[in-house]
Amino acid sequence: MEAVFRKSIHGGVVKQDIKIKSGEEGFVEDINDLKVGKERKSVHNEEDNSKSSQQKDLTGDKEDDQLESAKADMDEVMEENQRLKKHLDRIMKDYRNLQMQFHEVAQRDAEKPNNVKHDEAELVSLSLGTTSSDTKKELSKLILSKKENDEKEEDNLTLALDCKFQSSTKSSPSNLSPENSFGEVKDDEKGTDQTWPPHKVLKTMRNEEDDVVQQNPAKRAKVSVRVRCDTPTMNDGCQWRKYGQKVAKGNPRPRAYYRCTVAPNCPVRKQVQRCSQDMSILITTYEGTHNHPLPHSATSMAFTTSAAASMLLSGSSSSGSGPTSTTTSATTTALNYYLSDNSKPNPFYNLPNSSISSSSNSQYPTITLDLTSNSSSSSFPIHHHRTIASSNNYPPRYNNNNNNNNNSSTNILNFSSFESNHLLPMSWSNGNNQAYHKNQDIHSQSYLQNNIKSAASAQTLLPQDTIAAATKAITSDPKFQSALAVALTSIIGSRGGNHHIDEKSGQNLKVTEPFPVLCSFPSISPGNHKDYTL
DNA sequence: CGTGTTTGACCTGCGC
DNA sequence: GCGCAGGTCAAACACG
Repeated sequence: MEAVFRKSIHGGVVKQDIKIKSGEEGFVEDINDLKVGKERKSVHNEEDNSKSSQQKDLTGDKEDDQLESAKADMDEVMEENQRLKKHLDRIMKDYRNLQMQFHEVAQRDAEKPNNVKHDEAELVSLSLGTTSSDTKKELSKLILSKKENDEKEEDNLTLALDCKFQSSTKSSPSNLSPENSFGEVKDDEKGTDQTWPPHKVLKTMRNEEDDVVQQNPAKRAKVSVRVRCDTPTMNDGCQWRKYGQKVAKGNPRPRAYYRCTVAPNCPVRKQVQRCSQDMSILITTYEGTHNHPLPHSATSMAFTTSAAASMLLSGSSSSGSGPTSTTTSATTTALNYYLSDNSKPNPFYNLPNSSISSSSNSQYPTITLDLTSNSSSSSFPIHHHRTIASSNNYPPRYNNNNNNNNNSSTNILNFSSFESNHLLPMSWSNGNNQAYHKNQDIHSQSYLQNNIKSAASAQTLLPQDTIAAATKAITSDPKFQSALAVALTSIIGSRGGNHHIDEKSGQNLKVTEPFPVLCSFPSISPGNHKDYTL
């Protein structure tokens, strides 16, 4: 914002496009803008006064009135601005608190890297809302403090795909987290001093998950990521073991099944499949919640998917889908990160959530992160509209659930932030460029820094009402705040091993600026993937 | 030898 | 009950 203002001043062009509408929530870019407006107005008045003293007498009262009304308007706007600033300040505080707490927990866990398996209390899970350890208590406190500020149920900052579900279905606090579930298995193992065959453990896990699903099947989210990728898989930072491959109907390319192997009992699985319509598109579907500390390179993906899933879950839980058909109703949400092309990142959130479909196949709500779309339009308006139509505004090119959206209700939130020409420093691919992989964090860091820096200047591309709409969306929707906070976590969390909030970036992220919505991508590390044939 | 992949068999849920 | 499709298992195999 400030950058825009200064640029305007020094460039000799003072453009005052601020439209003040009563009752409209929006940012006044800078109070100085208003001052400039005042000055300009007074200069204008002087010119007028020099022309005619009679007119001066006649119009003097009018101008005084106008000035008075303008002042009143400006006061109102300034008050509103201050209020919004405070609101954003609070959001940023909450976010930073969470970030600090998370890093404390991560550091604590890093000090005891070999004890992960011994005590669940030492586990650092991405699941919030767990209470069986000090760590979890801290996180719960954070959640509670956040709840005090916002709506209690909807603001539960979810870092796990099914965190809400867990907290809502498990009655005992000690059973809130997946690690607790697996802790029961461990206890059994301890009690009987018996080593279970892997398949028995897996079956136990599956049974528990099945129980969970049976209790609340609609609350288990899948996050599907579509990305253009020439290589067989994309590296998301986690370690995966392939446990199966199947040719799905309607797609000649086989679907591969992977299980997370970072922790022995991690329930997270993913499916990888080529899009049948476009073989260059790789579709990765994640399911479950990691019950172990994630490698730094994997946190971005985890946070991103968690954000998407939490958005999905909050949307599906709060918005009544209304009467559905007799078949199983499912919620499919698409979250697009539009990239104009590979070299020019143009990240956008496109959130048509709550797209209700009547697919009987889709047992779980699915959110799709579409990273493949070439944004055809150069300027994406920020708008929040709701369409209830027979056709989707966002027709997924591929749908895991084979949805036939006959009756769909779609909420679309396009949240465009900026356009920049920085090279896209990320790749989902798992290619053989080891050097590139090693430098991935550095690239990501510079990319994010550049994007944050360029966010201010990019504001010139956005109409004021667009900014106002985005601001309104941020400040008025606690769910969006929550999801945004998680997304921001993924952004900053991916910044090249810097586990603390960068003061510099903190300055760049002034509360007077709209949030630069960045697309966060996992750092590519030399993972354990091999090339698979899909 | 340990780890990960391959692949046919098996299990399960769902629709008819 | 049957067939189909998706998902998983586990023995065999490959690789470093």
